[in-house]
Amino acid sequence: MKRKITLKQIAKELDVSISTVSKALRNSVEISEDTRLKVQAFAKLYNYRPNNIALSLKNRKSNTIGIIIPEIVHHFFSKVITGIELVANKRGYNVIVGLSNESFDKEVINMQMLANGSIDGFILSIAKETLQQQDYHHFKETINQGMPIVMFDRVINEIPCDKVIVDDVRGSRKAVEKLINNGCKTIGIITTKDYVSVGKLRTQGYLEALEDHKIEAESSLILKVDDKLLSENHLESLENEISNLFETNPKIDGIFAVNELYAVTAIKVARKFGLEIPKSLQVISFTDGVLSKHSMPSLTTVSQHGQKIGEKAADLLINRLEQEEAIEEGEEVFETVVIETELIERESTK
Amino acid sequence: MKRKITLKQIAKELDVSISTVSKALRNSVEISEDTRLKVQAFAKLYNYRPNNIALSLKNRKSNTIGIIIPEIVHHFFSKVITGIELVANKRGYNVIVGLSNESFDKEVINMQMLANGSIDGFILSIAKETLQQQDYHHFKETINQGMPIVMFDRVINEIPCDKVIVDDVRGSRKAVEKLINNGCKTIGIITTKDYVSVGKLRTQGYLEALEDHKIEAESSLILKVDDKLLSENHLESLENEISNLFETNPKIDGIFAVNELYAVTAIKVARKFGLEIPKSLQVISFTDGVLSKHSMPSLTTVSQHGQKIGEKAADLLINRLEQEEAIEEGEEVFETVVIETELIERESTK
DNA sequence: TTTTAACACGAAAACGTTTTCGGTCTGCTG
DNA sequence: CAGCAGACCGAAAACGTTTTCGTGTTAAAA
Repeated sequence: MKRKITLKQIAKELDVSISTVSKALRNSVEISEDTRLKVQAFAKLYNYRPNNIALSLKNRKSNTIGIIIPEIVHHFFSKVITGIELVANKRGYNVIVGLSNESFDKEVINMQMLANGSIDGFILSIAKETLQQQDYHHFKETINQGMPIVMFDRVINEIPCDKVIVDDVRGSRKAVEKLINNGCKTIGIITTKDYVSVGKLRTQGYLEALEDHKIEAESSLILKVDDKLLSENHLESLENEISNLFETNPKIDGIFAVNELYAVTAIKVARKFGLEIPKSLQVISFTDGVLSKHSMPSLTTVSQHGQKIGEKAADLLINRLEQEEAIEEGEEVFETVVIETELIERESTK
Repeated sequence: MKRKITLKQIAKELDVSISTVSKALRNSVEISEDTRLKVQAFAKLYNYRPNNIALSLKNRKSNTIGIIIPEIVHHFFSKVITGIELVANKRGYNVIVGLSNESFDKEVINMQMLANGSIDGFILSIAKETLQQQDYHHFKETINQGMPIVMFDRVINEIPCDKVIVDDVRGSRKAVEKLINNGCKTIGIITTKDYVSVGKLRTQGYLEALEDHKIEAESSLILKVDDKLLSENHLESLENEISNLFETNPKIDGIFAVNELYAVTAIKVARKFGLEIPKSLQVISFTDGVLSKHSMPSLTTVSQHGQKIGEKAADLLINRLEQEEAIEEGEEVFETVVIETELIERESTK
């Protein structure tokens, strides 16, 4: 197994010094055209490329971004990664991915693994377990060590860092208003427990929309799904909970679900109750993924523009990284960017 | 912005040499218990962690795996990544992701960016454009430079490396046989152009199944979709092509699709033709993703076990990396692992 | 008392770069 | 002919580790 060629080897081969080779390759004026061309030709022949690791060590900069997300088998998160990767590559950065799997411990471990020189900064969305335990010391420590973080989607206000979020409240409100304007009188919501920040916000949007239209909110119409265990029977228990919702609210004619899965499951259950979509029940879901687009009927959704979120997060992070090089310790001020949601109308509403 | 603490700083602070600090932290017997404990306490206090980059440079090993895939917003690929990440982390490796976006150039660039010390080996699935152009020099070069590659799903035989594939032919054959046994007489296939290796193999499985049951294959029943442009109107043209299929084959009563999207689109189109699923038309698709599970009717699919593929690929790569350290240049022999598919029956078949 | 061995630690090289600082020529000016 | 500028190149430091080898001290053995 032959290793990649190094400056040293080229130098030896051509009987010049390492410095000369380095300079020749970077077109330094210090080097005569003769040797410059000679070196360059040789380097090209042997397909020389500078060793990234050595560069990282020298420059104390890896040009790599660390991403920590709860899971990757998820339309929204993979869209975000696509966005991050896009601008990262464009700006000369690589992307290294860690999955927390919604676990606090894995989140901490993953961050530790990466925060030792491997990366220059983090882009992350917080694990549910972390949100529940409200233990944020690992974020604070990383920031204290001078490593910038950009949080997206699931964020916490008390951490001083840039953030990219979605206007969850407004998005949800628009969705519920749409249902109201479409004639729905009894609108249910299928959401998560409150510790998931986005779930809470979307519930809030739902409540605000009702209030705006003088509709009394009823607790029986609010289903907060406990998805602590994403086990195999999760789907089944979800269906049961939704069945319950329909049984206790026979007059229900509109549903707002905070994610696609809840929405399609609701539709599935509704069918069992003999409800026709969208005639007798209209459904809107948050998150515009494959399911919304391709299930039948296709879902009216609030699109989050995951890719745009990723792009913006990457830009924020890289900007900070490169500004840090220039300015040395100006008082930092952090930005929270809100990416607008968009209501995409499809067949599940009138 | 304070940097992370280094051995040098600890050494200075404690008035010992760098070597002593290093040895103390690694519990060397050369160091007296006194200084050992002193150093360790200090290191713990300041939360010292060895710099990964420096270690990589010294050991000429980054303990990082590079993944190159065509896209990440794709159930199968993200499942594979999950699997890779799982065993990589367990075995002390990180994972760095590059997206080729099905483009040859981006594939090449991405590999060059990573192959300069950043990673120890590749796990990849080939871009469609690369398959089409049949230009594999970048794979050969990386291998020649001593960097192992493991290919999965979309592979090429002529490249000497480990491979993890799915028994596409058998899986497809089983699926089509299922349709035949369920009473289908006129079975169509919606597949890709032949340059996509897996598409070709799945088509082959379809043909073999028909032949086994003495059914004559008809070219009008074989739809090879050209998805060169994944543009916005792609879905529309897909629907048109499928409409065509139904029109020219009014007696069609079974469909085998090589991916989920083709399957659900086929169902959508079939509905327009007044066909009921699974009563008058049965559908089986390859790839068991969210769509299959949650669309209505849910799809009978050939599951590829993407996560298992990822796990296996990572194991193969890491095994090779760590064996390389031990043995120096034994004649290499490469392995091709076949992950069995599984037919998952749902509502789209009788 | 001298030799030896164990013990504790430090110097330095190495990984592959880039860059600063000198140094050695050559040819030219005064 | 002395001095000098410019052209061209090399030595060495630095990034943060680990590890080999050397060295000095002390206590035990001869």
